[in-house]
Amino acid sequence: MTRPDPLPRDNGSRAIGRLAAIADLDAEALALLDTALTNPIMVPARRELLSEGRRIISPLLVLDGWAARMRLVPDGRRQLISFILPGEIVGNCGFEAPVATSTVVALTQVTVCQLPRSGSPHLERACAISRALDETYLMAQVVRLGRLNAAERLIDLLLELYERLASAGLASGGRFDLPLTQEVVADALGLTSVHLNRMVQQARKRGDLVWADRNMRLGDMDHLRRSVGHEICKVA
Amino acid sequence: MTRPDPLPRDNGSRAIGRLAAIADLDAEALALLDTALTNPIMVPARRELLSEGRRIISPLLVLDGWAARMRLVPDGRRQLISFILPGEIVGNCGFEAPVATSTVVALTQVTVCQLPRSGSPHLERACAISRALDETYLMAQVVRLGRLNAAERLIDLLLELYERLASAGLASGGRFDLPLTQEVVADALGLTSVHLNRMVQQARKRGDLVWADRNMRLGDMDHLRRSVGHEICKVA
DNA sequence: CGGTTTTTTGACAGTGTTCAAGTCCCGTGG
DNA sequence: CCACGGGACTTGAACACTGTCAAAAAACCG
Repeated sequence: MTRPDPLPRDNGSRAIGRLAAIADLDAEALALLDTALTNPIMVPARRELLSEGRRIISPLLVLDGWAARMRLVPDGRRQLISFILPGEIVGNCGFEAPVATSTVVALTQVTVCQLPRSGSPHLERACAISRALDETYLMAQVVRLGRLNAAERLIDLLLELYERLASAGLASGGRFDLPLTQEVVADALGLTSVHLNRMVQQARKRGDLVWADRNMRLGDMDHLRRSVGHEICKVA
Repeated sequence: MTRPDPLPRDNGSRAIGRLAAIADLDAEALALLDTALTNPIMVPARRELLSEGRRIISPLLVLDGWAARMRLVPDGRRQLISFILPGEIVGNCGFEAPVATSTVVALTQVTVCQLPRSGSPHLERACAISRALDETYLMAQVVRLGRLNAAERLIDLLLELYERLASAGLASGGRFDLPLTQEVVADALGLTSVHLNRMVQQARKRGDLVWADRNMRLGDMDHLRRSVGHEICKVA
């Protein structure tokens, strides 16, 4: 018996739902997005969506799957800088002719579409808010790495991912699909996979999470939030 | 005998020079900035320029002095998220009615002015590029905290500060004014001040830096860059 | 089933923190 | 002019957290 399809494949409605959740979208914006959805692009896992130093052709809206910005350090280790989830935007720079300042890689198979080049003020505002959210996620990542210990980093990240996925309708009741290996999570948290594994086991013993089969279930989230001082982001 | 004035107080020409260095400014943009400069605002050290959760009235251009975004964690420790230097912009959100998502505090006495609300395409582009640079600095901070050890974090940060100050004409020949205590630097690097102090001493013994009297002088910068894998940021 | 990737375990080394005390520097007030 | 006080820097010893290395167990994939 195979595992049931882990990701809801719904051709972008979740992604648009997320944009609509962070900013009003009028009929014009929705029509632009619907058109864009007719040209989905499938990217296999491990392929780069954006390469550092390359020009950005067009911002991309992630319809399905997980991607991440990352940077390699000379000694071969890598740091995941931020995750990019369905409904979020890759290459959202706010000005013309930009060069990518980091590499974005598909962590799972990813479906994207080109983001309509403006025209709609509502859509532009959604992009601006999405960009501001990206920035708050980056700041949260800095605080995580700078001032939380390994156990706290894990919980804090999981809470953030839950909230971000929930805004796209991809998480509820403390549960969400987490299609990542422990090694990838470790690379995001600035830890070794060995140590991350110990933190995961510790969290399991405490009843803070159940993680099996790409499926994450968080325990008492209010309690978890308080225990790591996690705050929910809002920009507008 | 008192210490000579450590900061060039020049009423904003350095700040405008930095904006002009990252994007062309036409006569219109320069005129707008000149007008803005006539209303400088002095902010004493330790005062907040922006408070988390408060509305942002207008983006501010830093003319002189150092500020930083920071966040406090419940146990009382703090993390400096990013530094804000002359010529850089506070509250540069790219959309209307935003709420600050972090606290910005003056690390020294700071002089700011309100940034003219658009009108000039050149100025808008400069703001967009400045925003993109802010993002690359945040990403660099994530990599620093996630994948560099204490000694490397220190050198990598100093190299970044040097390059940022140099683009405003405030650093050259490996030297710049660093009006920060070791404790503040430690808070930026996710270290304790005790450990940062040990790293500073180690760097001194190696001849990597001379730091006295708010004055920083870096040793062989090409060598330092290679030793920590530091890359110089460019976005356009 | 066989090879590969991912997770798990153990012993040990190393990096960074904590706590506590001491020093240096500088501005203030007697 | 010097004593005082506070902040910043420095030092040491003990300790905690995280990394390293190596290997085994488990899960996954074709």
